[in-house]
Amino acid sequence: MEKKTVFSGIQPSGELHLGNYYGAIQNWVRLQDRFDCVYCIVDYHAVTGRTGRESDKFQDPRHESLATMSVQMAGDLMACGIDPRRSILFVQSHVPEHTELAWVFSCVASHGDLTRMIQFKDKADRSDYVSVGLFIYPVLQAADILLYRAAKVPVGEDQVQHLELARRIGRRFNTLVGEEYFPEVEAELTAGKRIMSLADPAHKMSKSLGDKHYVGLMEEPDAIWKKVRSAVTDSGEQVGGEMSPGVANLFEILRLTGAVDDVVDGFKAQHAAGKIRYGDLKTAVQDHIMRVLDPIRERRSRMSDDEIRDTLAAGAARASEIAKATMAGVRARVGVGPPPR
RNA sequence: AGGCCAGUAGCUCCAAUUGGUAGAGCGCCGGACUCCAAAUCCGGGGGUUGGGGGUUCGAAUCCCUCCUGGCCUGCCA
Repeated sequence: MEKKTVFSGIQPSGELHLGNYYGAIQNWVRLQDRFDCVYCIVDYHAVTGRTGRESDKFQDPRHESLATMSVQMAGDLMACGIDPRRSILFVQSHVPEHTELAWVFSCVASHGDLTRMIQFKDKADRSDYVSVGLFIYPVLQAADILLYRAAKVPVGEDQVQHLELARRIGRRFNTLVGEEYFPEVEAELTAGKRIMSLADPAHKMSKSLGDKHYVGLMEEPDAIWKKVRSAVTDSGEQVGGEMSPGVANLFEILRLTGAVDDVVDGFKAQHAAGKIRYGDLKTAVQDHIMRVLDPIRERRSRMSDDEIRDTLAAGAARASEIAKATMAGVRARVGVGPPPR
């Protein structure tokens, strides 16, 4: 029996961090065993964050180009265990059918639905310039997914609304053409606790919060140690009380990075007894983070940009095959394209 | 399409005595204190005043123009 297709995308937004790794990427790696996976570096999505301000000009030298960042991202993903021989790894803009299908979908999607997207409302409120692209973002996302007739899309909580829209768009397209052209997409909610910011454990780890809030996968050990050492804890005075969010986060990182039960239990017992030394806990956390990151950094350092570019070209070729077929079917059903003889 | 108002540090600003050295709070960076942090204290960096042009010895301030946002009116007759 044929394996189902999984699609997922990530913006080439620079360096991956621990939150990305345990929130998404590690899951991507595992899914490769059970599904045909299509992993896409969505550079056109990243363009929505690059308009408006003077500092966001496309050619501004203060920004790396998205092309450069896409290559970096691909390298990082492979270092994390995305295997381009098993999965299709490519860059969105290398397969133009994404934007082509997005146009068709923008004629299928409901304006009202789009105005209800909380992520749009959120970002629009915080921007001084709101492009149509930002508004249409979920439509392009729907195109990304359905272009490969994906059955499953691993998403975080914040993306379920967009995925629901993709389902609606697919269904409506099917209704319009009178056949089940696009399969029903299923969200695969990525479970598990999220890693929180080190400096502000009330928020999920994110680069946008600031430098000291996240641990980059490719960062130097001493840079990481500086961040781990300065992570928020508590005054440690309530014996046996609730664990503070910052401390709980450190325990979570310890667990995720594969600390053996003895180590975790030992610290837990000390914490319960009110005798824990957070300095020691942090040393252990650092130690385990580096155990995970060292081999990743090592693999990454052995890759050349040329090698990555070749891999992405091959990935784009494989993706194109599927995308072209889907798009040909769409054109035929919409009634555009070269006339049939 | 026209009219009116607005844009000052990463963020928030009725700071800038009305043409004379660009400020505050928060955040950020460094230090002290902490087992590590937080809080607190001490210190520090940071802005082509939305962009461009002009007037002037001198412009955040006056003029022109463009950009972005908001409000009002019109257009489609």
